[in-house]
Amino acid sequence: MSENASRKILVTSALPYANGSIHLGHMVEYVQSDIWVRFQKMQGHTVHYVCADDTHGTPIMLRAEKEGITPEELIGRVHTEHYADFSDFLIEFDNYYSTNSEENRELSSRIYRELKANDKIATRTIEQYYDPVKNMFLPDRFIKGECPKCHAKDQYGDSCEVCGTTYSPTELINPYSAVSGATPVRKETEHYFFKLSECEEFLKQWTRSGTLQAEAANKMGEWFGSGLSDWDISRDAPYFGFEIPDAPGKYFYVWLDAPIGYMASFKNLSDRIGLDFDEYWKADSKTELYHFIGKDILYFHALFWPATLQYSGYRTPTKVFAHGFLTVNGEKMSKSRGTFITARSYLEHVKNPEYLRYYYAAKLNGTMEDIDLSLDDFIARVNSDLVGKYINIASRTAGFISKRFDSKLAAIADNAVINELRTAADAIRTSLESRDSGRALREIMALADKANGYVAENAPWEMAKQAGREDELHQVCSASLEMFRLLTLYLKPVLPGLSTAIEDFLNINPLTWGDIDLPLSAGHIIKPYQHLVTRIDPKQVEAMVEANKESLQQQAGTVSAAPATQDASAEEGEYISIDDFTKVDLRIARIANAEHVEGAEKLLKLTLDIGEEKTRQVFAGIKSAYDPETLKGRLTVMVANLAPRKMKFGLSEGMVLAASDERGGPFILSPDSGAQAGMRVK
RNA sequence: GGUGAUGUAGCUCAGCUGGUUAGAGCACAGGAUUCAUAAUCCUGGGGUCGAGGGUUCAAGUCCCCCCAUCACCA
Repeated sequence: MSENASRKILVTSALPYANGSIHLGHMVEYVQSDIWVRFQKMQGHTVHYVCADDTHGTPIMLRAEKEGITPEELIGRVHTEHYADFSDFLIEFDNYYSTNSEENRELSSRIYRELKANDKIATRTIEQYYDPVKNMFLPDRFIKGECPKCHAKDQYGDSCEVCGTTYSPTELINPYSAVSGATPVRKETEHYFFKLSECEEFLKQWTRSGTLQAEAANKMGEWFGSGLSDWDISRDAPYFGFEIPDAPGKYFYVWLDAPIGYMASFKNLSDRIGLDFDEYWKADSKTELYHFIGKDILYFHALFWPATLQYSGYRTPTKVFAHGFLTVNGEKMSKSRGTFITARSYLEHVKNPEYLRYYYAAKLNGTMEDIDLSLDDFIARVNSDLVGKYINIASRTAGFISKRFDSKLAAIADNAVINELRTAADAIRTSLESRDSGRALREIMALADKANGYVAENAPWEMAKQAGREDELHQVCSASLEMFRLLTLYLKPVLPGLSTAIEDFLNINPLTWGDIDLPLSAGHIIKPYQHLVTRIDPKQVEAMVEANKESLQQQAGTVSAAPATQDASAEEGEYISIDDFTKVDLRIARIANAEHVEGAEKLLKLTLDIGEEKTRQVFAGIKSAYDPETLKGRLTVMVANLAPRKMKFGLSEGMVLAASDERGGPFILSPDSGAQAGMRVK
């Protein structure tokens, strides 16, 4: 693979099913692919990253029916939720679409017609269980009964959860429909098949051509060994999906149109921003196509999907990247243990998505092995690596630059540690390219250790005390910040939000890989250092686990109730009107100065700039939590129209907002980057 | 049951085609330091590399068997 030529790359993540919430298991894949996409974009390649909700099938249809809404309403609601979850985890799709779209209907039909024209479609009459009450054929998962082997009751139609045996639903003893409870009857129906058995030679060649990981290719060997059967691609009405052309009452099986959803999402994107769809999908395309998937759906992506593409005249994937499953604390995610954690619940409790992105990145290595989210290890690792090592480098040196050198950097002399950081770029890039982010982060953290060692060895705090060593101090701190810049560049695909904040702090343009050789220059002015990352409090993680236990109990207790999410605290009818709220004049304030107040136990005296001619003097009870020096230059939020109050130490002209309760505090507020002193908060 | 994978310090994991006394981070102990939200630096304790057998001058690394865990079986 050429390193320098600009590549055109299309990346997909598996389409989440529109039947449930995104959980931390899903996030492994999206984090992995997002990191890879961001990394490729930093290399200067043209990358399009698309995804969509997978919206068809019997489960969706029945779920909507149960909720008394149309399938379209259900998938619309879920789409909004899914997209919000991904956005909040900083997953940057170029398009997040739906398989229930016109583009997908057209592409699915076209592909089907091509397959048919190539004599790859057959019809066959099969016998299936039918629910005589609901008047529908039943998928295996919707038939229950007694396991033919161990005689456990109420097992699904495909396998027994008690003894693990797999069987066909017709083997169940006393089967019943999970939909109506009726005893299903066997009924004949005509189904459409994709003649996969005729694709064996092509698939053997394709799977051996470097498109799969070694482990995945081994897996394929098993499947070839037992011979390929034709693939049943039709389902009978009623079914939520696309009707098969010229086959009334027959619908495409959801797994036929789901991967075509990758194309449909890209089609929608190309129409919107003017890309050449065919350039990416024609049979002899020179562009690259990568699918990130979980190992559970390897079968679909390594057999059905390439065969479908090949025999309908499209290009096949360049590579399929499969990852393993997520365990939590070494075990399968469990609702009763509270380790079945939704993405939303993580965001509500732990808040910062980049902690999880970092941890997953540290664990992922590009293979199909399962990865474990050990919650204790998660806390320890994030706190130690991100806060203790990495951020600490800026935290311990930036202050000198702003206090002693007017925020200006020195010309950075030749420096062995910086050279080492720069030399490591190739190794890190190789690791990231091969999705071995675990290796990349080990390399990066080893470099962070070196940077901290450099600071310790040079002891800038000693230099600061000695007259005549200003140049050395300036040099050491400037060099340290250059090390910090390089580390930030390497970490940027993993920590995009933090990197942006650091780019702002360092006052530099968005970092790309090419910036490795463009160091911070002499006289460059940095902004005041503010805390960039806080530690994870183990209590946040505990609360998250507890909350996921609780939500299960709520669900189990009641029969149906309202949507399980938004209940909580709205019951106390004490509302205020919008007018009441706007009476409070909240403003962004820059802390121009902060100092101790002699004789005051709790107060700090703040001088606040809110864009008016005169600054405000405010006494804030935050002495216990903040060193005045660290507050200077920070932005926060103040109540500007609070009646001035005469206090023992002087007049207080407003108040600063801070959060606290028995869990800690006070924590003053910080606006997002971009806010300016004086802006109204509303 | 079949197939594939995994099993290395208390925890989470590296160890390429076999080669000197088996590594890292966290945790723990001692020391240093105080610039940094107790962070950082140095030193140290701790592993019969799942069990057993074999090949080899030499095996965590290859082979066999067993045990445990996980996944897949359309």
